[in-house]
Amino acid sequence: MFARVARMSRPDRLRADARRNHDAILAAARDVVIERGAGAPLDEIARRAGVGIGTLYRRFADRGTLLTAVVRAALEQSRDSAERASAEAGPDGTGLDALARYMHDVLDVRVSAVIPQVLDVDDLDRAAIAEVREQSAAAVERLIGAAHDDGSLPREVSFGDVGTLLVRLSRPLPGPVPAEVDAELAHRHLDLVLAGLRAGAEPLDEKGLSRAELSGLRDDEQS
Amino acid sequence: MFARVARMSRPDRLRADARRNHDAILAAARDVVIERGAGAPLDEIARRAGVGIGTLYRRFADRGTLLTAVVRAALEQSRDSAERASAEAGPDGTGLDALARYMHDVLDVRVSAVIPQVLDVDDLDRAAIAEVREQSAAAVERLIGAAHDDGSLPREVSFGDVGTLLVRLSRPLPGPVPAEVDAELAHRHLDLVLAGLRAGAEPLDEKGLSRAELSGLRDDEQS
Amino acid sequence: MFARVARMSRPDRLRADARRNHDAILAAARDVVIERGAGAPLDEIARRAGVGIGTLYRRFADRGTLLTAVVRAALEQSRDSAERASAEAGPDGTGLDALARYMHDVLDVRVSAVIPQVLDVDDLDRAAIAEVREQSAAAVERLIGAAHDDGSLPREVSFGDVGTLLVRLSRPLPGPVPAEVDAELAHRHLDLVLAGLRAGAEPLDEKGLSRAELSGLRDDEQS
Amino acid sequence: MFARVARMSRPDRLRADARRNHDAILAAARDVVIERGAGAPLDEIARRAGVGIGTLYRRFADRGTLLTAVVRAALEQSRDSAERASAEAGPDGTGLDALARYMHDVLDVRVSAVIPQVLDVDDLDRAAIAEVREQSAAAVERLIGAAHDDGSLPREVSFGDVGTLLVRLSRPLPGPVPAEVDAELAHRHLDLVLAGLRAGAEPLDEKGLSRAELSGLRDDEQS
DNA sequence: GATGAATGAGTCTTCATTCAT
DNA sequence: TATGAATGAAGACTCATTCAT
Repeated sequence: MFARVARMSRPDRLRADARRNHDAILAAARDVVIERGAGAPLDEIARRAGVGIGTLYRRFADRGTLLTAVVRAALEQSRDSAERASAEAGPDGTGLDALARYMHDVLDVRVSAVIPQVLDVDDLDRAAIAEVREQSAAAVERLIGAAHDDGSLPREVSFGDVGTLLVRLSRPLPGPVPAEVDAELAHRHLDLVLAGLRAGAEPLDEKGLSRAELSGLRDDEQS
Repeated sequence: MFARVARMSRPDRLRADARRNHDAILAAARDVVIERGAGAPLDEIARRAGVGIGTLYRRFADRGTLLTAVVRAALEQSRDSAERASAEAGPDGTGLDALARYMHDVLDVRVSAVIPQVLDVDDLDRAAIAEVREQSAAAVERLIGAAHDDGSLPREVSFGDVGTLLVRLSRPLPGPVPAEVDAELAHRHLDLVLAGLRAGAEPLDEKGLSRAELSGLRDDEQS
Repeated sequence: MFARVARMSRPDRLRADARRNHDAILAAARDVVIERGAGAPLDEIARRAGVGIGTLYRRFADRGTLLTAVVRAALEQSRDSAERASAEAGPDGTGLDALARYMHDVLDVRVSAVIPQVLDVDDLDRAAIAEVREQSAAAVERLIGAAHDDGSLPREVSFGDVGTLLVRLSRPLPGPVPAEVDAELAHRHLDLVLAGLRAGAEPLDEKGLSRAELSGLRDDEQS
Repeated sequence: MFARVARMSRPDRLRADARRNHDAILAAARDVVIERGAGAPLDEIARRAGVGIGTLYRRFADRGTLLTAVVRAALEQSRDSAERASAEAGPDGTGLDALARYMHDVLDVRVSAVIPQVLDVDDLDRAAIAEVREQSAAAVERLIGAAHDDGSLPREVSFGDVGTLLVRLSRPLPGPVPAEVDAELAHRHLDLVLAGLRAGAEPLDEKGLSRAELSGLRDDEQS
């Protein structure tokens, strides 16, 4: 009875097949969201995962819960990338390189492709992702801080700029653009921006939004 | 008797009130699409325009027709901006400035904010926008060509890059970001990219997609 | 003011153009009903008549009124045919021939093609057609009586049978059957039935429904 | 796993309740179509079947699919009747009796009452009924051939005549005619025609349409 | 626990009818 | 008077969610 309750909250502790379903649904959801947006029919996600719609609902209470799990997984990957990039830090003056590695990484795993799609959904359980979000943000902030400190990234370019750029770059282009081309272009344009930053020279007049400002911004609107 | 013919095809020649409604619906559609995406309920558009749903349908045969008109209007503005920027061209070496003016302009009028949203819709009447699309593209290509020629824009940065960047920059950020902040950030990040370009320094290894390649790309996928 | 009221009830006394519209609408309505059934959009009728929908409504208060007028016109033609056939009566023993002439006539003018389509409509103004209906029925009854009396039509074959057969024969066949073929087949099958009647030989055990029984029938159900 | 495949295509293999609904909807559809025509609201069919509108749509993808199933069932009954009549064939000279039995049968089961109503619908899936249609037609043709051969049916009376007559006779009469009366009259008028045929005597000058001509006719118009 | 059936609210779209020009 | 614009109620269809098997 106790275990019963815990089932849905702790995806470990699941029977092997249930666990398998959980993961398959999550993966299918990510793919479908990338292809058809966050409003895609849940039936399609279930079909893609090879399970019945009932099973999907047994694992995820409703659409919001499912999408929350999708974002959560994406944020975990982002956090891990950022931490890895930090750990592998090179000598002074290479802070921007580490940051660049993180950013390309994030584009690679298509991770952030889902985040922007999903962030617009109203019934996300924001509390449930707050922690990972914080962890991810902190790791990225550390990367940026290091790059600021060793002079490889202008101080005007802030946390808010990096996050926003990633969102912009990872969104799939509209129209029938093949996935590989889409990915290639994203990396290319990231390189374009990075090249600009490396060339240096007072890119912007003002400082960008800090993490605090950015989240304050969102919270204000939250209501 | 002359006027009798072709009422719906020529939005001029409409009775005053009809014309007013036509425009109001178009404007409302643009706003709603920006806010809620291309899948927004038509009811809401009608309500926002202050007309009944029936009126909306009298003016625009169906969702596809309405969205087509929205894109068309956006493309017209884009074309006009580009032509204006060309006309006001400065002395040699300022080609990039003209291009920059165009790009900021496009962000300003929130024009391209609708394009990416809508381009994914499958029941667009692509034939109906082909001409303006062509005109807009041609004007932009001229701007870019001039910048290439006077050396202010690296040849590696192509038509495809500019268009894609605009799409990326003009999409509203996810989450509850106030419109002004959104706009401000878009301009800021455009400046970031432009600064990079101005700083020069071999931004990219390969050339980006040309207009032909870009459209070939889409057409291939068209099916 | 008096004239105003009378306008709609007395289609004579109309201004010439109004009269023209009235007739055009009626004709268009008949055609459209034959082609697309009694549920056809009024817009289409108006368009076919070459007038605006507003004009249609000025002439006919609503759908029921229009259809009532259509039936009324059809019944008038039926009555006229029947009276003509009576007037042209031949020598004794030819009563069935006169009846046959009437029946073919009715099929010819496509008159009865509309009647069955329209009789199902709920909001017919039955009072408004009662008189013509009565006149038409009386004339047909006279024809049938004569045929009974001169022995050319078995007494078992009644008023109800004749009317019902006409309804059956005049309905357009389903599917994409060209109008001429449809008409040809209707005449052919009428001939088939008539040939049977002429061959004589106790066609049926019981007598068919009389006029009174038939109309009692409908009235009972009226509710 | 085997059952998983093809749920909707094979109405057998359905879960018991689903099967029950499937049948109830089909029956309700037949009744409603007979009463209110092929344009009747699907809501009403669902209500009559005692299910929600969503269930109706789960079983039948859309209006066309539902009506196709209705016609199909009707054609199956027609085919079975015709084959039964053939099998029970009596001695020579009774070919017309067998045909008559078939025709009355078809009127009885109200089968053909739906066919004419529905054949006009344009989104029928004609391919899906082609086979049964062919079987039914072939069986009827055999009946007719036998009657021609044993001399009980004039060769001028063709396949096309029989089919068309059935269509004409089985259509419900317009106006509020109680179902039993309607049926009674249909049988009566069929008897009238049959009596004529039995009485013999050169019923018609020309031969009626053959099956091939009839279907050629429809196909030509198909477009 | 898995499945897919059933449900009904929400959207799109059509069309009869009213009303301003 | 003629016109066609505006309206909203009604019907088709989709899809999130619940529930019986």
